[in-house]
Amino acid sequence: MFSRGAGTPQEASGPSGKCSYGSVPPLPPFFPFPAVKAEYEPPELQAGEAKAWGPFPGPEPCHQPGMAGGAPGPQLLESGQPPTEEPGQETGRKGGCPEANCALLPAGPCYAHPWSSPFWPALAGHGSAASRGPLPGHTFPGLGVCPGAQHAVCPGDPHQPPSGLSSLGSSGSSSGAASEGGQSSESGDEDTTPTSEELEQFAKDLKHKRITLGFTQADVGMALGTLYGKMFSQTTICRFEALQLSFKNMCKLKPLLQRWLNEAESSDSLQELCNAEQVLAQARKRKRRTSIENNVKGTLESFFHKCVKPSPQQISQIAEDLNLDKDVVRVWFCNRRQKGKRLLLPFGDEHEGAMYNMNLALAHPALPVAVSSQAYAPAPPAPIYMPAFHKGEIFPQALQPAVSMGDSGN
DNA sequence: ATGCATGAGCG
DNA sequence: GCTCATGCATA
Repeated sequence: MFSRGAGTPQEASGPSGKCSYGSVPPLPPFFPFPAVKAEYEPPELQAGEAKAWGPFPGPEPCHQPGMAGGAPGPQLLESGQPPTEEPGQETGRKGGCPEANCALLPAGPCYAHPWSSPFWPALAGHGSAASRGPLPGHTFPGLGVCPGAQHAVCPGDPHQPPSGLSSLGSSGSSSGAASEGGQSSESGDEDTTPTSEELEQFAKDLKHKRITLGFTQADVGMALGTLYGKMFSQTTICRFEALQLSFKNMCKLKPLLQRWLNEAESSDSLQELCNAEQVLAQARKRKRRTSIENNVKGTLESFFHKCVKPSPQQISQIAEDLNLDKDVVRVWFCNRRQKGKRLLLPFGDEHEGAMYNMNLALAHPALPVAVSSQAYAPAPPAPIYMPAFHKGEIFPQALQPAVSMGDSGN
């Protein structure tokens, strides 16, 4: 269904695009390059990282005209005022910024407001409450019967044929699920693609009701497994509620969650959810999670601001300079891109790429877009722009003659 | 709640 | 090798 597989136009740096990182001024402390860091402290929103990204802080990288040379003037706006970000997201999104102009458009309007949280006051509210088990007396839709909780037996075992999934989409159920907010045509769920408002409302409802019913996000994820054969993690449910998934993904999950919600609300029978918490004990072949230091992150961010998609060579260079594994750097960029995208383009597949690029382009560092209540306290990413360097030199190591290539590389 | 990682699908 | 969906691990 959503196999969009084909790369979306998204990536800012076009095909051509090798990005050229600017040469960086001396960076005393750490590495030779990213001077940026100096200013762009990684405070990076440490805490609320993601949140902060509502508006893509970084300047659009590569394809931005002028970038290489010198950078766009990001610095600009320290002052600027936040582009009016309206929940009216769609506005900007859809009509607003034709990709074509993206780089040129004034920053304001197009700040699509992704799925970032700012809009969801309600959500913010109950944030963490949900961490306990379901209230007694409630059936845990989907889990109630799970024996011993062990995956082995759970109907929801992921290994099972996720038969239901696709079909679920259309399961007519739904009903009150997304209705609290009122307008949400909850039912929109099934066959039709829900609107952003509907998703928004639904997510809000889901969270609220889930908490009310006493279920945790993990519970819900598991329940989906038992109910539909496809289990989801707490992470996914969390992201759903926070609208941090792609629009497509949201649409895909909504029917399932809606159904779960319906059942959760209606069932009176009580059943303790099977604490399938353990279901997760799986093979630990997973690579150990790398913890990147803040300053290093800041450096990476600065690079990212210059180029969202560095070439392998550049990645290697960065890795070397930062003393990181190449793969770590690669993955970091992938994740960073994904993150940016996630937050920046909410709707419309068709516009995805465009929006992303557009947003990136618009999102100049300085954009004061403080949208979210949750974040962006830290000063905007600093505007340091370094001249790009030649391909050959990838990074201005110690700042060689850092001839920034005029070639805007982009 | 979110950072880093994995893996499928794709070009 | 990338995007995307997803999840483990952790802050």
